[in-house]
Amino acid sequence: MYLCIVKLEQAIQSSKFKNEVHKATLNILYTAWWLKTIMSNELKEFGLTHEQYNVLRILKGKHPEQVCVKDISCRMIEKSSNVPRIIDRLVIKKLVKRADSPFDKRETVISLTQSGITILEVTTEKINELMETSVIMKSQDAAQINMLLEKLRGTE
Amino acid sequence: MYLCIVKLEQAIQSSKFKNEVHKATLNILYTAWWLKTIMSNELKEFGLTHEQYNVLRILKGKHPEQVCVKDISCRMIEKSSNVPRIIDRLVIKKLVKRADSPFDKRETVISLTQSGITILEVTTEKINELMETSVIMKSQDAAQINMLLEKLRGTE
DNA sequence: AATAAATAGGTGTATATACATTTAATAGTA
DNA sequence: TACTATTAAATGTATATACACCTATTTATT
Repeated sequence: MYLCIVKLEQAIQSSKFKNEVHKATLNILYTAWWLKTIMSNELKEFGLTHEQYNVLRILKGKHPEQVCVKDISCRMIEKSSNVPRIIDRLVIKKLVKRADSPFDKRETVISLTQSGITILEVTTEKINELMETSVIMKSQDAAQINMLLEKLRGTE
Repeated sequence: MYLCIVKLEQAIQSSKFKNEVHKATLNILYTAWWLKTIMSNELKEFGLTHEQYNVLRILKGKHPEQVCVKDISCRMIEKSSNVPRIIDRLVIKKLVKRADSPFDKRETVISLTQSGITILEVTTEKINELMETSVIMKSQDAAQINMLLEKLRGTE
């Protein structure tokens, strides 16, 4: 696959954009795919998918607290992720464990196992290194991107 | 679903970012999901998925030429899309047709049907309207985003 | 020409997305 | 209290992603 391609025009073999805004939407979609792909390549050797990693990260943020499925869902980057099934796979790999909530019997609460913590430390280290080397972005540029993306999603 | 949420911190219920660059990567991933979601909502009433729409757009760009599966694949925003199966669904809906290539018997060439052209005109109109109203971006900001995203993917 | 290597497209499988439905439990209301 | 509405999680289905593998055909090499 062609992950070294820089220009959008080359990446999607097209230069017919309606305008700069149209090009920007395609560029955002392509860059997100590019980011997910390079991250997934790194996670692959640990048998983790990008989404499983996202769930583990969310659990880490609350550790050693248990987190219910709903709270994990609303912290996911992709809101329509089907969290119960992602957890199924993490349970099989013994990276997280399910338990009944003592407060609300409808809830299932999830927490990291020791293996989950360990794999997360190693993979996070790897992902951070990857970001250092593959994502060329000065802090100021990143802040600019953050501002522009939040502006474009705004509806006020 | 909470598509009106603007700030990333609210969207993913977290404000623990390693740095601005880390936040920017999450912001790009979230914005891509947000864009795909609002576009898919619009396409749904025509029974099209975002990826099917992408294939139709690529065919439109070459129409009335026929395009082989490989050429469609390398023009897709998400490179790992399984194009033969997306085409399967478009064929069932009679929006595209398959034919054997006269030059290379390994190739299948795809082209839009009249219904394909019609549905594409209507949906593109809808998507353009949506972009006008939902994506708040001045041409200059868009150009800035394009520059920054291409810079961050760069490896030279 | 015969064989090997490369290529195009299709197929199989595991995982994920998007969305609807189901079940159990809780909260709210007459 | 009884009934209704809401909520949490799980489950079912169609589509898509990611990746491996297969088959037919073409290209390259000997």
